[in-house]
Parts: sequence; structure tokens; C-alpha cells
Amino acid sequence: MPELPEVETVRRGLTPAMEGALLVRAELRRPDLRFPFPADFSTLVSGRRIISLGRRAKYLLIDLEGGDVIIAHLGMSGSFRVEDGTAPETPGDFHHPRGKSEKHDHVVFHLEGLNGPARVIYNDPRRFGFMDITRRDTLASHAFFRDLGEEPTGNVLDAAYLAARFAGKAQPLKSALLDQKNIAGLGNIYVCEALWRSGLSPLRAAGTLVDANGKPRQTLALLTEAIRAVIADAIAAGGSSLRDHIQTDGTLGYFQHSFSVYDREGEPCRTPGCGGTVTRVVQAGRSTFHCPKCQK
DNA sequence: CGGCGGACCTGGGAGC
DNA sequence: TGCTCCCAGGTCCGCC
Repeated sequence: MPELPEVETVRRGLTPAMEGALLVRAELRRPDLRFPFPADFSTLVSGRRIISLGRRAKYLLIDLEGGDVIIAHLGMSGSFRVEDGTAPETPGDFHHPRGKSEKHDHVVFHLEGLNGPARVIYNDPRRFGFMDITRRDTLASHAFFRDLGEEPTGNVLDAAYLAARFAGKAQPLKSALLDQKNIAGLGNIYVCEALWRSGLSPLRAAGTLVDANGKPRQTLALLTEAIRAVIADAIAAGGSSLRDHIQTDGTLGYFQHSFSVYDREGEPCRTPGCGGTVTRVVQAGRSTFHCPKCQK
């Protein structure tokens, strides 16, 4: 499921329930997700207070008192929901518009919150998600994080940075943007949307956006702005809800209504005056949606 | 090192 | 109704 905007939406949704709460117990209903849970996971987190919730790329970070941090990745189909801890547990499908099964409720964080007991439940049908725990002071050197590129939020990501990453590369732009070592947090949807917004073909070599002196061409500046804008727009919309992503209170994000190319194969291009048709191609085994007429 | 296909999983939808 | 096949917001690993 989730790219950066969806994970950020999850972080914001969980914050009121989790920040400042006591994590009484982490209940693991199976020994693994994509990877096995660390052997001491439940022991380490139980009885600890939650300081804050953060995010890096597509990872949710749960900072605990004492310097440990829980790392959670939602994979393709992971979601969290919050429940009142004084009420009986409701099945997983109660909250989900597409009927997620209770059998995929894999982790339950039992909390003593500022407003009483609560449960935060992790549901993940495909189990591509995973959790780990590490020390906050060594987080940046953790295998999941050490090679990550810049965040596409804020003002850090700029054309000069991408020029240094793309210089000399024959790799298609689509693949270069999906590579988390270049930009951390983009996925299939937002790469397609950002390329359409900037009028660039996903098939074009990344190196063609850099001049002979290693400086960004104007097109790369446009792309950088498009990336930042589409991510900001998507966060403001609560992310995109296609198959699995829902907010923690069960409501849907609505950025999917703003897609210009993603999942719009055969529909007319929305660029004014273009007249082209949105086309689907496969790159590195994944669908790319673009307008061959106005994306050069 | 770069790029690609396959693997990891389950479920929904289309087509027959 | 039921079967088969294809597809899915991600990432890792092994192979050229």
C-alpha cells in the first residue's frame, strides 16, 4: 500500500492515541511478518512510555522512553486502527471497507492512554510489512536507513541534489525515482503523477536531466518541484485509498480522486490541449502510467 | 555496480 | 457458482 503520504497520514492518525501513552504490552499473534520479530521485541517494548511518533521515508517510528525506537513498515497492505480499550475487540473487517479479516490482525499494542485504555491493532493481509526495534542513537546507521536518500518534503530536496544522483545514468527516470537511495518515500503512484506534472517521460534516461557540467537542467528543476508538490498535495488529502489504505479511524484518503495518470489507462490526458491518451507500460515489472504525447 | 526477474503473501476482479 | 489467471501504494536477493 503505502507510500510516504499514506504513512504520514497513519502517523498523524496514531499520534493522539499513542503519544504519551504507556505501552502496557505488545501482543504478537504470529512470530513473523515479512521477517521474524526480534526475539526480545515484546519484552523490550512492554511497560515503556511512548514519547513520540515519527516517520522516515515509508517507515513509521515509535520512540520509547529509554532510547529504543520501534520501526514499522506497512509493506503493501498494512494498516493500523485504534480501538477503545474498555470495549471488546472488534474484528478487523469492521473497520475496513473491503472486509479485511480479523485473521490478519497480527499485532496488538495494548495502551494505557491519557484518556484511558486503548488498543492499536496492526492488520496486514499480505504480510509484506515488518517491525523491528533499535536504539534511537544508532537509527541512522541501521540497515533500513543508512542508504536512504532525501525526503521529498520540506525544502531539502532540490535540483542540485538530484543532478548529483542522476548524472551519467542511463537508468529510466521511473526507476531512478523509485530508488529509495535517491529519494526516500516515493512509490509507484507518486512517481507516475510527478512525471506527468513535469511533462517528462518515465522512459527517458535520468542522466538527460543533467548538463555536461553536472548542473541540473531546467526540466530537473520542474521535476523536483512537481515531486514536492504532489507529495504535499497527497498528504493534505490524507493519502490515496485504493485497495488497502485507510486512515486509522477507518476513513478514506481522497487523493485517488486527483490522479492524473495512475490507474487511468485509456482515459484522455488531462493536460490542457494535449489530446493524448493515458498509456500503461511495464518497467522493471511494474505498471507505469503516462501520456506518451505530452511527456517527453 | 546496474538492471532485471523472481520471490515473498493474500485477496479481489475479470473472464470463461 | 467456481475455476483460472492477472493484478496490486514494497523491498530484498540472486543472477547476469
